[in-house]
Amino acid sequence: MALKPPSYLMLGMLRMGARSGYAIKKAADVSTRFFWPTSLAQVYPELTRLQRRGLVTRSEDPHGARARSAYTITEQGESALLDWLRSSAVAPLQFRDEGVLRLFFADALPGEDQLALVRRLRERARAAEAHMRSEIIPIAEALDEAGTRFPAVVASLGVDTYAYIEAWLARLESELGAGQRGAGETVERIARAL
Amino acid sequence: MALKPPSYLMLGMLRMGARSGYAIKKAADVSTRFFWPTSLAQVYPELTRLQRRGLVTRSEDPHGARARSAYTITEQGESALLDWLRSSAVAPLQFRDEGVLRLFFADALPGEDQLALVRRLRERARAAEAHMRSEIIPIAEALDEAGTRFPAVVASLGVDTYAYIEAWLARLESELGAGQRGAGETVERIARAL
DNA sequence: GGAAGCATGTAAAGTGTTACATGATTTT
DNA sequence: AAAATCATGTAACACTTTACATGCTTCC
Repeated sequence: MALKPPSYLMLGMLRMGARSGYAIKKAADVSTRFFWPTSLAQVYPELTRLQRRGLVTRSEDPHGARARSAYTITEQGESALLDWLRSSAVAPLQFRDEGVLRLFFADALPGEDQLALVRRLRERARAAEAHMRSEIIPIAEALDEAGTRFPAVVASLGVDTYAYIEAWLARLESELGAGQRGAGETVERIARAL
Repeated sequence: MALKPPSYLMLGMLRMGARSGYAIKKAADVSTRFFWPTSLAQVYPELTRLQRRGLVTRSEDPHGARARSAYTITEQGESALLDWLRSSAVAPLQFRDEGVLRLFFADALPGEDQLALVRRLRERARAAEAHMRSEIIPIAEALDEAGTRFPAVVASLGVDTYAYIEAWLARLESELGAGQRGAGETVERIARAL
């Protein structure tokens, strides 16, 4: 069976210097979390599978009386990772977001509740941007200075995109707040203004 | 047990005029697909669950010899939908995308392959934008003229966001293509230019 | 000494996708 | 007459999350 994105996440993190399952999870929480969240309950069984396939090796690495497994990516693992990075098939761009789904059905609400919903979504985008800026960007920049540049590229893309969405929603909010105009007009006005 | 987003998708689509499970799936494919994809194998059992809870009613609506079930949203269903739309808890903004995950690990690749990857991601953003513009926007605009405005709002947000991402990647591409500069410099240059 | 964090895992439940299966109607 | 599309569903599998369970080490 083919490897899936979570498998490559493990391989990539090991390649970047993570050694334990726990460390992989920690690293994911401050880096890939916004575009590929992971839970510990996924990490451990996946590492075992990768070991069985010979893509990683495992060794005992106890810390005092506390047991710990250290994992290393093998040559096979590294070439699997590279093949994936180079492969031409990219899954189509799509995401799943409850907030946008609500916005889609917002016609069912009276005007004031529509406005409240847009405000909430905007606040959420702002919070996501702020979190990335303070928690993720500094770590990515430190990596960048050490010669690993793409985590910073991805973090910047994320922050900039969230900022863009927040600005878009801010404009929608002021259009909605300004009173009841034709909706087509609203959308065109936002598009022109950006 | 609480209703989940897919349940509200069904309720919302019924409220907007869809009558059969098949029609809900069709409608989702040309509207919510980019931020909440659905499969038929989800639709039918979910409609049955909603019926058991009294949020929708089902009636036989055969077309010739072909069996067909017609569903209608009940008052209870409608108020469940409105409660959800009005509730203050919004799931945190996050998505899951294999393409961005690859970009994150792109340091493992030689320069030319990095460039090829960025090109692929950019092409994918362009394709998603073009698809939305030609297939989804016209339908949303027709709805808009009939007085249902938010599908058009969401479609515009999607198209504009994809366009923004494509422009961002185009700039990254030209920075990478221009030769090997410091990565921090690259990211800052893009941020300034946008 | 207690709290916080390190570290590893299992079990259960829920969610979602793909493939399978069937057959009618409409369009070319 | 064939192909496309309408229409409904089931079964198997894959994937994820949440909760449970355990116990060590480090810091205050």
